[in-house]
Parts: sequence; C-alpha cells; structure tokens
Amino acid sequence: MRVSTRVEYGLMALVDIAIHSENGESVSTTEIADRQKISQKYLEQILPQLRQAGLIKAQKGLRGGYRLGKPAEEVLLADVFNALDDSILAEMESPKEEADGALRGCINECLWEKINKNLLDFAKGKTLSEFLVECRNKSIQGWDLYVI
Amino acid sequence: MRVSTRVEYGLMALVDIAIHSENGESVSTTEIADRQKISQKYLEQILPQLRQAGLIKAQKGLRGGYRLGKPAEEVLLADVFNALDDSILAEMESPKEEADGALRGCINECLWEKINKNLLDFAKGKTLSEFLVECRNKSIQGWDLYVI
DNA sequence: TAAATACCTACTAAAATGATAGGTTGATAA
DNA sequence: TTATCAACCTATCATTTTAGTAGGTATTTA
Repeated sequence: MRVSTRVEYGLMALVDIAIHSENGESVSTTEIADRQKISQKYLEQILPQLRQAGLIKAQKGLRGGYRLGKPAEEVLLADVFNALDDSILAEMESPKEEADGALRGCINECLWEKINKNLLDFAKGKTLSEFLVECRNKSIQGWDLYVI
Repeated sequence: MRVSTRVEYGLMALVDIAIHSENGESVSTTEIADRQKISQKYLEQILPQLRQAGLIKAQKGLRGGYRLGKPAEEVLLADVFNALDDSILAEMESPKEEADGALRGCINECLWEKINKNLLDFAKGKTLSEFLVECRNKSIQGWDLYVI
C-alpha cells in the first residue's frame, strides 16, 4: 500500500517535534526541514494541518515554532491520517458511497469495509509515544535518527 | 483506503465470469461490460492482465470469451491485487526501498511494514469462492447482482 | 525596530488515473 | 471460404492527484 509524502513527512515532523521539544523549547520548520531533509516550504503546508487537528501547537514570531498539542500517548496514527490524507481512512465516518451497480456494492461491503476496518483498528491503536519508543530503540541499535 | 477502478472492475469481472461460466460457456467482455455497466474498452485492458496472471483463461474467436483459469477456491484476492495494481501489495516481495533518512526508514519499518503485512494476510486469506458465497447471499437478500 | 517565525495563497511540473479509439489476429459457424 | 465475433494490442488523451516552488503577510521576541 502506497502512502503519500504528506503523511510520511507529517509523521517525521511529529516525531522530531516530540523529541526536540522535550526541553520546553519550540521546534521550528527550519530545524525540522534541515534535520529530516524535507523541503521547508512543503513542510510549511503540512504542519498547519496538524495544528488544526490539535496534534501540535504553534508559536509565532522570533524563537517560535511547534510543540505537541497533547501528550504523545494521546496522538493516534489515525488522527495523523485524518489530518493529512482524505482517502486513507475515507470510509471511516463517511456514509457509504453510492456504488453504481449491486455487484460493485457487494464488493465494497464484503472487501473494502473489512480492509478499512482493519486499517482503522491498527491506526487507532498506534500512539505517537509507542512510536517514539520504537524509534529510540532503533537509534540505540546504531541508526542515526538525528533524534538523540 | 482508496482502491483503483482497475482492481474493482477486475474483481467484478472475476465474479461475473465465475458465475456465468458455470454452465461451461465462455463469458465475453461484451457480456460483462453490459451486465456490470463497465466500459468494454477499458475492460479489454484489464482482463488480459488477469489472464497473464493465470486467473482466467481466454478463448479467441466467435463464441469465445473467458473462463476461470483455476478453481475459485484457489483464486486469492492477493493474486488479483498483484495482477492489477503494483502499489497495493508493493512491499510484499520487493526488497525494502531505500529511505532517504533514518527516521524515514524507521517509520517504514515500524508502520508501513506492519500495515502491509496486515493487508497481505487478509488478501492471501480471501478466496474468490468465499467471495462468491457472500455475493450470492446478498443476492438472496434482495440485491440484484445480475448474477443469478 | 530588525530578525525570525508561522501562515496563506497561487502556481506548476510530473505522474497516475480512467478511460477512448482504432486496428490486428484468431476461431468459429454458416 | 467467408463473414462475424471475439480477444488482443497500441496509441492517445483529459482529468485529477501529487509533490513540490514561490512570494508575500502577520506576529512575536530580543
């Protein structure tokens, strides 16, 4: 399954922010873009979406930047998906889309709904804090995540 | 999660072929396109891919058409995915793609690999025959699937 | 007041998607 | 033998999505 760079970059930014704001400082897009090798201008479009979803908080002006909007234990992968990509969990809340024919509708009910349910369950059960632990473990194992 | 029309139409065609070739006759693209309200010319691009994957067999010429290439119990959803869409199960066999940075790589390992594994398990466990049963049940419940 | 920062809007190049169109080959039935 | 129907092949195309680039505005702090 393919995932957009928006989601990928958004997740990377979240991890970066979580780790580098632990001292109480805000983390700027410039820092994130430099560390994670992401286009700053592209990030500037992504992070406001995470802010609107309440996942991060912004501080404007000199020495401003981002912090987490809530504890990392409460930031769910599903929230990130919903904030950055309409399609991933599309079937989640939307009333079932009209299928042209009945066989098509049957396929939707029998397959896609189950697949989406599986994905949703996974995404709702995965927190940023869990994810941070896994990343730190990787880092200890010799990865250079630019996070420690 | 979004799915391409190629996969959707391919599945519809497989169900249609399975049901309408039970009497031993081949099923033509014209029939499928008419019954399922799919562009015939578009179907003509999709079905050869299913044939190359061995899921259906083609018979050229007058009174020709398609039949299943193997028993419906052996046709897996995963096979259909692989035949019609490069990206759905992309991570399945391919050697893990190079991630730019280590954090990106970590996200790939910790998240996408698990998500793809879940999807793959589901797709490998779902057979066309199971699917046919579900479709017939729907049909009995009042759906008009043009399949009975 | 200068610098750094988030934020906003518009634009764009490239790729993917969802077809449409026309022609070729092969099998069958009359 | 020939007309017809069928799979098959290749090219083209319009639209949408993706992945950015670019430039400017508003806000905060030192």
